[in-house]
Formats: sequence, C-alpha cells, structure tokens
Amino acid sequence: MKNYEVAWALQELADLLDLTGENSFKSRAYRVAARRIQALPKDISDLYREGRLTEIDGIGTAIAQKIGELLTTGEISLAQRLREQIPAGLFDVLTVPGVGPKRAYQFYRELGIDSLSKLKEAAKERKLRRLKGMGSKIESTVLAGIERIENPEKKRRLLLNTADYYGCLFKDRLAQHPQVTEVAVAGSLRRMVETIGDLDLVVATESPQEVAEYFKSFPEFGELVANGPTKISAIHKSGFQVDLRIVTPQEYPSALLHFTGSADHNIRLRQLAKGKGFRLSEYGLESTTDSKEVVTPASEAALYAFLGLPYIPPELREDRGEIEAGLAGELPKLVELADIRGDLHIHSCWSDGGATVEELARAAAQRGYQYIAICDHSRSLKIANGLELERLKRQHADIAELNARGDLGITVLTGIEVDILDERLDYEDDVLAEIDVVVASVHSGFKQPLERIMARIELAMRNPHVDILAHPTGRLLQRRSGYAVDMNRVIDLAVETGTALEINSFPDRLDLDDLTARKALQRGATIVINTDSHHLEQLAYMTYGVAMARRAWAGPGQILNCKDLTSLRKWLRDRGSTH
DNA sequence: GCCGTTTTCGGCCCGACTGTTTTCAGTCG
Repeated sequence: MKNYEVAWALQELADLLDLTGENSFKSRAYRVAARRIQALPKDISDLYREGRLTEIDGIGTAIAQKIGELLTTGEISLAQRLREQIPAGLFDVLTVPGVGPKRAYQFYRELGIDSLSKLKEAAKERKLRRLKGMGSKIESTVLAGIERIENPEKKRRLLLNTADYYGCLFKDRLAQHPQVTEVAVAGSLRRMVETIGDLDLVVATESPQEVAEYFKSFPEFGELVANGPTKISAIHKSGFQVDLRIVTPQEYPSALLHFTGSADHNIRLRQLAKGKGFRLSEYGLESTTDSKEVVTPASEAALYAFLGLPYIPPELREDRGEIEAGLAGELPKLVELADIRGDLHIHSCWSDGGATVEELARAAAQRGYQYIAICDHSRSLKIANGLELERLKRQHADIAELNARGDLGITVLTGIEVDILDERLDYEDDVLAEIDVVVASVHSGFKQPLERIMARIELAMRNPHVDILAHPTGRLLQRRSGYAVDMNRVIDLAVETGTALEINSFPDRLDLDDLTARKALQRGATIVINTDSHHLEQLAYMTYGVAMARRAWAGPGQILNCKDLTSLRKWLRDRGSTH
C-alpha cells in the first residue's frame, strides 16, 4: 500500500470523526498524521515493518496501530464501523457552502437527510427552519449552494493560468484606487497550488469603507456571500469566489502572511509565536503578558525573523517540513524562472504547433534562453500531424540552416516527442540516435492495465536514446486522471537509467505534481521543466512549471534545463554512452 | 489523538462573518 493511500484512509477517518461530532482535536490529529505521511520520503510500509511509525512527528501509538491494521488487513475497523453509522451521501452534503459537519449530522439525525437531493427537497419544503438554531436563511443558503454544486461549469476549480489572469486583473484594478497603498494576491494562488478554489486578495488602506464600496462595485460580481467591514466575499459571474480582506498599512505584512496560508503553516507559526509569549494573528503579534505589547513587523521577512525563521517562500508554506528546515537553517535555495536556460519540449508548425521554428527561437531568445529543443510529434500521432521520416529529415535540415545563420541569439536543438507504442517506440533506434533531445510519451491506450502501461514506460526509459519522459502520468486537471502508472517504479527507473522526468508546465497538466516531483528529487532523479508549448504565448507557461518545482523544494542544480548549453550537451552525450 | 527544558494531564491557532441568538455556535480560511 502506498503512502498516499494510507494518508487518504486517515483523511477519510478524520472526516468520519468530524461527522459524528467527535472532539475536533482528534480528527485534526488524524489530518496532521495524513499530511506527514503524504510528505514522507520513505515508504510507510517499510517504516511499519521496522516498527518505526511513532518516530514520525504526529503519529502516536493509536494512529500507529491503525496504520498497522490498514497495512495488514487493508482496512481500519474503526472506519468500517463509522461508515455503517454515517451514510456516504453525507460527504456530498458537506460540500454545500455553509454546511459543515455539525449541521450535516444534525440534518441526518433529525431529518434523515443522507444525500444532496434529500437536502434540496427538505430546504424547498421548509423543513430545515424547524431545527434548533436554524431559520429560513439556512434554507436559501443551502439551495443557492446546491445550485452552484450542480452546475458543472461553476463548481470547477480554476486552472493556475486562469486564476493568475483574474488575480492580476483584480489586483491591478484595486491598485488604481487612490486610497489603496498596497495590494497583493494571497491564498492558494500565491502559493501556486495546482488548481485554485477561491481568489484571495489583501489591500492596505486608511479608508476601508471607500475601498470596500469600490470592490463591491466591480461589474463582474454577482451575489455577496460575506459583506463585513473588513472582509468581503463576492461570487464572480463565472462561478468562483473572490475574497477581499482590508487592513491598515501597519497590519499589511502580517495580514499578507496570514491570508497566504496555508492554514496548517499558519498554525505552526502561531505555535512558535506562543512559545515566545506572543499571540500571532492577521493584525500582528500581541504579547500574552500583561504588557499587551503589540508588534507589527514591517515585512513578512521581519515577521519570520521575529519567530526565529528565515523568509519562507509562499510555495513552501504547506507544513511539509519547511518550519523544521527553517529552524535548522536548512531551507533549500529554490529554482527561479531566471535560472531556466532553455525549454526542451516545444511544438512547431511542423506538427500541431502554431509557430515556425524561427519564431519560436526568437521568442525563446527574448526570454533569455540559451537553447530550445523542437520536439514535434512522431509519425503515429496522425491527428497531430506527426512527422514521417522524410519530413523529420527536412525539419532537421531547416534547423541546421537556422543555427548556421547565427543571428538567432540562441541554439535550436533537434528533438522529437516520440510516441511510446505497444512494445516499441514510434521510430527505430538509428533514427533516435541522430536526434539531440528525445522526449518519450504515452498518447494512447490510456485504459490499459497498470502492468501493460508500465511495460511500455519501462521500455522507453531503458532505451538509451530516450532522454526525457514527458508528462509521466498523463493526467489532465479537472478532466481526467492519468493512466495507471506506478510512480514509485517510474522514479526508480529514472534514477537507474538517468532518464529525466518532466514537469510539464501546461496549466491543465502540471505533471509531475509537486509531491511526486519532490519524492523524485529526494531519491536523486533528474527533473526537467518544459512547457510543451504549441503557441508562442505558451512559452510563458514556464512560470507554472517552475512553481511546481519550487513546491517540490527543487534547487537549480537539480533541474536539467538550468544547465548551460555546454553542460546540457555533455549530459546528453554521457547518457548515450552509459547505455 | 498527540504531546511535553513551564506539563504524563490538560491543553491543543486565531479571527471574521452570519444567523439566530439576547451571548454564541457554526462555518470558513
């Protein structure tokens, strides 16, 4: 059983405990344990065999026993019992905004509501208002919430590029207000989480009312779900929620830290503050002694310093070990966009891309790159105008001519995104041997069983000419989960064969994800960050791939395309010779 | 359920907003 499966089981147990009205600290303990296991570099089953589970911070005897039970029997008996007590439909009820565990269980206990449809019916029949502590308002809240959930266009999380677009839009518009002294995007978008639920913005001003009125007047907002003096939540007409928090300029750094989160990171910071005799909130630090002294740090960095920590970049703020690393002075220096020297997976109009090689090269040079590799599709992918051998040769001649002109300011490497077919690659080895950068990927047979997919991937990775495994899981965010692939095995193969694993920067892929990439790096695999661009503008997606790498704790030395051209060429040569 | 150079028991992060309450619980982040 894999770490994420164990983590998932503990998470489910926490949800079940919440619904039964258990002490909320108990469910939190399960959630903390789940998160620790998910971020664990080692296999949980190995630790279990060695009897070392309780060495993990947040895992005591009770949870260790349950993990043992799960690993040996495949089930936790407590979870089994709770599932009999709690209908699965209550989890759907929980997804309704404004309905938490207490109300969900109350609906079930007193009205027998165990599904969204029953909840909707009860709200329409005005039955909810009869319950203690509820009135007519809860019924309209529930109905509005269910309507949003049932509308598939509106319930989706935003892809990073979409969230980024809106985040900049609202930020710029708020910045134009004369009373706004500071404004920033916070929340999961600032942490660059792979998909975004709500947009969070923080502004500093001495005139909160004026700024609040200004924000509420934005024409694309529909209803307001919260409307207080310092916090406003509006529903954008396309369905997502935008939260604005208004603070004074003095409070701004503390508020920015607070609203960037994550919630778990904040909890750790407040515990640290408490140890130093201060209460940390979005308003700053307040002494818990009689003095009630208030400290409002001038920057996020100053606040971290007050707590004895170096500045922690937003992408790391997930309570995945960054606090411990910071205290120990062992935070990594993260890769930055400026460290990227090239893009090794770009499509041109030779296959299904929209730009010529020359246009791509010039745009890449503008970005400050030293090199790019043009990796169009191979011949079997007819739908994408894959290259027959004849056209592949002409493309190579074209690229050679471009490079020979010497006025590009960048080196164009030949490349291919070769399809991993059943039992072979889409070109023979002698063809692949002539290509600078060979990217291999699965584009077919997504429904095949694990063993068969893995056999194909292994064959590709063991091929000495294959340099990179592209979008290793094949997932499309919000659309499909990937094909059946054992990433533990893929990482082992990557380490063994030296094949680089791609972080694909396309906002609907981001594949590898942050946790898998981190695991790969911990085990010593090489990562490459590519855009898979099909149009000129998409070269800019590199930002998102770099963000995933940062969330995976990657430094520039661990990223293939942070090498300069000479080192990259050496890497490519050495690979060929060792296989 | 976890955890301990203030504790092996009694804490466990903090605050805004809402709706239904005459002082607070539930939800959210």
